[in-house]
Amino acid sequence: MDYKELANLIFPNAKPISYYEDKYKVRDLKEGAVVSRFAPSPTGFVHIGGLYQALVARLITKKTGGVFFLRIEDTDQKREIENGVTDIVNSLKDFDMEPDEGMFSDTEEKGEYGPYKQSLRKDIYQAYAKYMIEMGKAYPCFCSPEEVEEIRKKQEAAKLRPGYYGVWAKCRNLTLEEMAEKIKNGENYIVRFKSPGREDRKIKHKDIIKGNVEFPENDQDIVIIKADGLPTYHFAHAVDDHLMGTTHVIRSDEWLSSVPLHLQLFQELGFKAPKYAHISPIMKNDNGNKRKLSKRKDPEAAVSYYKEEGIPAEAVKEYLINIANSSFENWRRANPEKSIEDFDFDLNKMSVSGALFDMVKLLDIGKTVISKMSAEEVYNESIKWAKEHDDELLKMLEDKEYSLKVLGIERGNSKPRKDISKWSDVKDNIIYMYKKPEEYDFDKISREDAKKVINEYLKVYNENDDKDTWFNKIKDTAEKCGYAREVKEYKQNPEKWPGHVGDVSTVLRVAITGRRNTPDLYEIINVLGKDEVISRLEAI
RNA sequence: GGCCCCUUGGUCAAGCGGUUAAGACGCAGCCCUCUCAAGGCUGAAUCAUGGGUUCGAUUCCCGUAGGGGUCACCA
Repeated sequence: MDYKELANLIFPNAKPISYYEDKYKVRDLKEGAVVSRFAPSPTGFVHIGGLYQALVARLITKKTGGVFFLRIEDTDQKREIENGVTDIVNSLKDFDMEPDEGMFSDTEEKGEYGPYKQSLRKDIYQAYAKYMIEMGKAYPCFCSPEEVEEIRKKQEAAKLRPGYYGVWAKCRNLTLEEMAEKIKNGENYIVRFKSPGREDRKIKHKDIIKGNVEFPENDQDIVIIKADGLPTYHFAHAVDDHLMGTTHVIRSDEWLSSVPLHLQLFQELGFKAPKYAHISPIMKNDNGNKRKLSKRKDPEAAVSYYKEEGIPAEAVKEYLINIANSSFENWRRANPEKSIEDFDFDLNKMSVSGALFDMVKLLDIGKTVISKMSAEEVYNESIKWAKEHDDELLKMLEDKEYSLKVLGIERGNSKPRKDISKWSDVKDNIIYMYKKPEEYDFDKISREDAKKVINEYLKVYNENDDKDTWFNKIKDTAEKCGYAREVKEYKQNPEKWPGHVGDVSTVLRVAITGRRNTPDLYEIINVLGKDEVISRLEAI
């Protein structure tokens, strides 16, 4: 019995790895092109941190003329949910971040390096596992989960490092004959990596984000093929990223401590290791403690939350890029119209520690993003959001021509309004343009005085007035009713008048909109139109 | 607990041995103004801590504290 025979006994039908090495050609890309990926489990749920990683990976591949692909890591079948992949694909689509290759629904994919769903790559992993066994770098392990658990308990009791390594790795020292016999007897087994590492030796690794880190070598004989025949994450990572030509592995920093293992795996498989960039997670302040945004506790952890709230995808992306490279902010101010893909993104400049999520700042970015949109864009986005979340708003927007005018108030000029940070703000922002006021609060002016002002104004109102004429008439009205014509005059002698033009405009504003604070009254009046303005004024 | 990483205003952060320690969000005030949102200006607010090294440490080294990650047939 030799390694080769043992390998054949375990994986009789696996192809030689040369088959796959030939099948998946080295990518023909220009020097410096980055190939990276987003590799989630098919839970359907996309965490904001996942989107962050995907965004970073995509930016760097776009910048270098590389490839960004989507691989589904479904080797743990417990995690899988129906339509999980499609949900993930749609989430990426919502953010305009479709991958260049990989899965694009639960069953469809594109690209030359597939399958992009790990469960469909079982044969490939087994071929490489067989290769490892042939080389004596992997072996079958017959320990049951219970036995492994017992070993761990013993180690714990003895205050030793837990795990399957060294003298604790019982099956590592079985003879080939013993292994073959157990297999022939039908004993259950898994396949373990035979680690050549020693815990008392250090390895150095230079992470693109974390910088130089030093770890003890890995000496754990980790499982590479599970009882269900599928690989563990570690093994799949090595095989897939080798075959798919990944140059940069961009992933959450919870993987940093697995780097010694992964490097060893690449080494023993004879693969060139990729570069690693371990991203710090996005955190939240929870009673003074920092913790990762949690799927269970924090609604804002799910990317679907932003869509529901109507926060523009563009704003979420800008916010995230800002966390990644804070120089983005200055660049954006200098280049307000450019696409974020033109930003010279730099992986090296990413922060080593995790940032606290700041919703206030996100909303501020949302305001700026929306202020730059045309009325037409705001209209389309509002309708899209309203269709799913707000029937009343949808109804308001039915009259497109009128709504475009409403949304165009103080928009499209060099100093556009900045008062909408998310689509769910729109309704409250414009509702008075669709509904007559139900109650009035004229502040310090009595209802009687208000009526007097309105009557005087009604006498001079002309829908064709230009803005100056219009405002002069307001001033005239103020004077007639005994108010100061100019605010400045009033401020010099406040005892001389009961109020000033501003107060008069407030009366009109409240009478017309029901609100004391609105955008430019002149524009509002013009958009409402003569009949509606008169009708609203007369209603008092 | 072992191993690893991190620590600049309330938050995101520039900085990389000599700086009045940028900028943004938020906050306060003022200006502009028919109100509001903006915009402009001004302001309050930061180098966790103790030792070194150095003519000089936010910056380099060591310790301490605090925070985070990881120790699965899960990813």
